[in-house]
Amino acid sequence: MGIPGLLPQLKRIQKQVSLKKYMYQTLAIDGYAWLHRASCACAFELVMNKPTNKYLQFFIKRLQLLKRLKIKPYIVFDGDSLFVKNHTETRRRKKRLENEMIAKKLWSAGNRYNAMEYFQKSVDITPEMAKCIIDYCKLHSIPYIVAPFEADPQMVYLEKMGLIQGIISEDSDLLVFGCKTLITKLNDQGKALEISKDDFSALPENFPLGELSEQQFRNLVCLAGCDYTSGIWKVGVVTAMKIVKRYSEMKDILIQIERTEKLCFSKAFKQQVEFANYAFQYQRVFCPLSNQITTLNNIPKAVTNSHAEIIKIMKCIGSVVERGSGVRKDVINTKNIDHKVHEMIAKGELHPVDMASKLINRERKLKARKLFKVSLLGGESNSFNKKVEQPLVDTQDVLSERENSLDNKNASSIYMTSPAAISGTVPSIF
DNA sequence: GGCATAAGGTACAT
DNA sequence: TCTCACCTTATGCC
Repeated sequence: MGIPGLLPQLKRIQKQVSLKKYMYQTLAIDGYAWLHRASCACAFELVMNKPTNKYLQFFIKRLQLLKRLKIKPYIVFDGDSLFVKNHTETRRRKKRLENEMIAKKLWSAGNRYNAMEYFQKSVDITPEMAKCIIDYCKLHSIPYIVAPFEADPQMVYLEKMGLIQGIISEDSDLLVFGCKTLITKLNDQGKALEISKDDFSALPENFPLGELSEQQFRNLVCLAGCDYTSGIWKVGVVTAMKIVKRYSEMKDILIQIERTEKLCFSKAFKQQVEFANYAFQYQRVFCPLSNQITTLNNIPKAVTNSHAEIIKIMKCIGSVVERGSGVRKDVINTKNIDHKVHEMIAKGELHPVDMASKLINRERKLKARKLFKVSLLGGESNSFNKKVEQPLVDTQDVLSERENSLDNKNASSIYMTSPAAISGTVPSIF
């Protein structure tokens, strides 16, 4: 995940800060990163499909910290996975399943201590878990958004639009997407490390990131390896820096590498680099001001004139639902996108992967299933209908313990965003 | 000696 | 059916 070895190179410009610095400001939060950290504490329940409120409590604890510091959170969740990342996703899924099998074997053999380790490695963070957090956010008027695809470009878009003043995440990819202020290593005391893009120029000579253009930076991470490319064997960020400083064009870099015998790259690499460049620049995001799907950066006019290139771009930035047909495809013209469907995905009402079914809170789903089983096992003859039709109090009763300490009135006044107060143009493909 | 890569510990909560 | 691990240290290569 991210760019291996990049953050250590940026140590010189990492500033230790207290989040107090951001008082009265809004910070984006990578929702899946927090979910993932929280999942350690309830790995067994998550894998075995048992109800748990621990991951929600992790969020509540952290949100309370932000509230004490008078910082407005804006939680951003991942949506669907990108076509260009499919190979990494399938690999991860396979690994998770392997770990799950080991965990269950150890568990049934009575080796519960060791089983837990594998349960933690086999946890799958799902949109249904995100929905559990979303229900809490709704209850407390905390702004949130489900990105159409990755949370990273979505958060950078929010920053670009002036809706947030910094991004809390551990992912170094954000810098490649163009994040200005990255806040990492946040602890329970509100201390964190801040990395500002403006400080790149202060980096030492062996890693002069400030001297690179954005394109050169993208080339660097493609060579060293990122979420979209496998990288080149024996090339880390430092070697990649030397290469991009020497040849500014990727095609020259690849020609040189092919000439030397020391380095080599796979057939797929060239295409990975092309895809990565598109995904880093033009990935689809949702604009909460216009309530429409757009792209992180505008696709330049010169590019849109080339039909072949625009087709390729569409493949890399994520397919969307077409207006009228309701079919999911690579829609070129923004006007032909079903923005209403995507608005419902952004609000967590529709499932971000199938883009059709209703997204249901994990805990609510499990509760409904349990009630269903109880009725099947011979409760009262009409108990099923009676129980299922009742509104299920999901997060609310799960939360009851901590709830009292949160002041609802204040929450809603602090957390409301005012889109009218934000000016700026909304980029679109055409 | 600098760099890339592999391996092992820790995370989370109570 | 449906989405993320990270950091430090050790080792080995050029």
